[in-house]
Amino acid sequence: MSGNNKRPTDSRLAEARREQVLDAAAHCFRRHGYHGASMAEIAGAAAMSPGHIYHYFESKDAIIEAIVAKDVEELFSTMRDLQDESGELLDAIIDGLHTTVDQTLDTERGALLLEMIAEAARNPKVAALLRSADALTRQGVRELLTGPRGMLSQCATDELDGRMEVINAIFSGLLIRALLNPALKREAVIAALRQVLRVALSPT
Amino acid sequence: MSGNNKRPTDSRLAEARREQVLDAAAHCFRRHGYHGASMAEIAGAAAMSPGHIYHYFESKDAIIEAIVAKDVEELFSTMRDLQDESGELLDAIIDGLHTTVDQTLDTERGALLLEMIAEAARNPKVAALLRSADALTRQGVRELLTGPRGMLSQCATDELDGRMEVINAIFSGLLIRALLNPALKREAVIAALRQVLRVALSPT
Amino acid sequence: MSGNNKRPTDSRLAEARREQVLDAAAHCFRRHGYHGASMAEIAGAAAMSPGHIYHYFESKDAIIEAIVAKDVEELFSTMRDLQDESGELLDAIIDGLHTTVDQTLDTERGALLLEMIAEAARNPKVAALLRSADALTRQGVRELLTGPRGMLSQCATDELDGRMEVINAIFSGLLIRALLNPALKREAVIAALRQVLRVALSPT
Amino acid sequence: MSGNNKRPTDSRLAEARREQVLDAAAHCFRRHGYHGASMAEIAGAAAMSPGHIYHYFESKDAIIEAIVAKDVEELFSTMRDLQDESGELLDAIIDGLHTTVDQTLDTERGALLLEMIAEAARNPKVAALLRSADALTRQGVRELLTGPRGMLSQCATDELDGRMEVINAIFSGLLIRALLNPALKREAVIAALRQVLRVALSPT
DNA sequence: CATGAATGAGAATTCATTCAT
DNA sequence: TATGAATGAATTCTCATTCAT
Repeated sequence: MSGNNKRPTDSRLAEARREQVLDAAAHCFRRHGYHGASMAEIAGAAAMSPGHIYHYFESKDAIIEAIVAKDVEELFSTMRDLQDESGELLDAIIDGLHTTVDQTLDTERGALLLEMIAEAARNPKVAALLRSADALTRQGVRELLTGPRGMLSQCATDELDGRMEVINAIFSGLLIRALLNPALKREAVIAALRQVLRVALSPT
Repeated sequence: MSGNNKRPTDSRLAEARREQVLDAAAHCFRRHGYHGASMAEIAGAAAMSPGHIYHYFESKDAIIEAIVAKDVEELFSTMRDLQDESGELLDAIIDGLHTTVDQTLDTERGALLLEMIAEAARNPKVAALLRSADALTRQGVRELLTGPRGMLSQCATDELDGRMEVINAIFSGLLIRALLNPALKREAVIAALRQVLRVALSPT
Repeated sequence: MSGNNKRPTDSRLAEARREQVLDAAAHCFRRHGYHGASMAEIAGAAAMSPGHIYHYFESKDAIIEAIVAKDVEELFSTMRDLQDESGELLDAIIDGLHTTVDQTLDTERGALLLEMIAEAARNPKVAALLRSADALTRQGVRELLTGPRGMLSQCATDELDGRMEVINAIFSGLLIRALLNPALKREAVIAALRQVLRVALSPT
Repeated sequence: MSGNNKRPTDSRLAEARREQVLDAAAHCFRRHGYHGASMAEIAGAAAMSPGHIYHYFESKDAIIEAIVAKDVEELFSTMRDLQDESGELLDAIIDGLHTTVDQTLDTERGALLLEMIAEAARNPKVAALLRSADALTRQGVRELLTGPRGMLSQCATDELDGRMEVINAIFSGLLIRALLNPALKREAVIAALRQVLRVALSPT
């Protein structure tokens, strides 16, 4: 029995070690940025020798790419959840606002996302990953909003796109707000958001 | 005579040289990021030797701090302009939307701002500068909105803060949108913004 | 029974595995040089794990030493063949010239030999092996040339040594020629060699 | 005056520093081989910090390329000298044999040449440099041998090429001989060479 | 004020070697 | 016998910073 699952265990172990590196790296990137975090530091945080990280990742770049890919994966899963729900979309969004805002304002995650966006300015692979993820997400959201559960099926394409961009900008911008205003009041923001989203997601 | 105006001339020249360095550095930071841009590259762009930059700035960090400070200064000046205008605030904002959005979506400027925000994650001085600038701006905007030209004098503090954060988030977020969606349609965004801002800046 | 032939079988297997490593290493050294070839690469070529190579060889250095020793062994065997033949030596050499030149110009083998010579510059053990092999070979050749089948029994020691060095230099040098002039014409070289060797191996 | 030659002096200094690095590197490469010599060691030998070497050379590879190029240059200059002389070529060669052999057997220089040849097996740039230099040299020698001072103007192309390759091989091979037989007798080699070259450079 | 040669610490990465399994 | 995960020292190379001129 122990002989049988030796290989599976090993690859499961390998997968776990890989995750260990990704977690450690994400932690370090958040605190000191991609360039500020050294492989030695990441290795330390992952309780692993610097050399051994290269068994799991080809380069430092490959690490941030994996982090981005993982994050994108999570985003897709979140979107699928939204698609699988039933009922009017606007209500679902408004009802979930607390959770959404909490996730967005979680500084840990936000800092990492901003780091990835800043890195996208320099690393074309990261930029491509983020952009294609963004395009896919936009497509998914568009389908939801113009589908039976959305209220914008009559909306002109450009108008729809403009609204989507503004809504998207709000949530992206909250990442920056959380960073620049540590005293930001969640409840107040949620209240204002409710008002604004209701307008942005309803027919003119 | 030449002795008399030597100092003023010199210090004016010195100021110009300083600006030269800041412009060059901003240019380099935009293109390759703070860590990607080397002092040698900045020196080249400023038509100056690497060593001489240290006559004007104590360190590379001091350069980004100066850039941030300058940017903050510009922000204040923009805000003062808004304060000096007359007429209803909402109209002024809506009328200026084209310009504001164009400035925001100008990727050059946006990339630098995101770079500064990312740098804030590892440079506490930059973080402090950005945060205090943000606090001052918020105070200025609050005064405008609750003043005679604003429509929110009746608005509760928390509600006002929430709205301000959301509006702020929109414009900050547009920086990220421009980066992630190169095909973003300005006009459509402006139309959506008009709608949303009208709600966010009017009494309930 | 299985217990009885276990050792012999095992040691024969072990010997085969050792050879496997040597062949793989020789192949890798030829293609990427001693320093360019990693133990991982050699292990891959030998269809063996990197760690297991250390059951057969103490270190990477020990591998090239074994290759050198093996090559030296082959050289001795070739010389013994020459000694065992009958008839006039000069004729035997001239007749075998085609084969000898083909072997010498075989770039694969030559590259490895040059690699070993270059390695001799930094590995004293390799240098010692090559030098003592060289000394033994010279002694063997001297005996042949001054023996009944050779034509140089009347030749003074120094003259003999000089001629031997020049002949030796020609064949060693052909390794380099093959590398530097890929368009080298074998037949033309053999013709010139025939002429030159006839002089160098005949009494004045 | 001192102001005038400031730049020239500087660039002369730079040139001197460059040479310093080349000399130091050649020294280290000879002793420990290209891969055995570290940049730190070379820097130490050049009395310079490791980082500063990169002001003069783009990479370690660029250093050996420069050494090869310099060596090739010297070879050309030697050949031009031979072309500029007058009198019968065979006599000139035989007369200069002492110097030529001394230069060839100088282990320092030879070890470096072998190192470059071994490196050519891996580094295409080095291989190309050496090969094109070799081709040019062969062309120059061919012209000499078939010109008025040479005795091989009647010789068929292939025969001429074969002889040239064998002569070339002798001198290249002597590099290896010097390495493998430290007790090699120069005078005896020269005597044998005289005999062999006379045959190889005369009409059949 | 101005240069750019020079430094040296520190970065990412590689790889021979070890060792628990 | 065999594996390959793990180590960590060493390597090449970069770059902010200093300083003699």
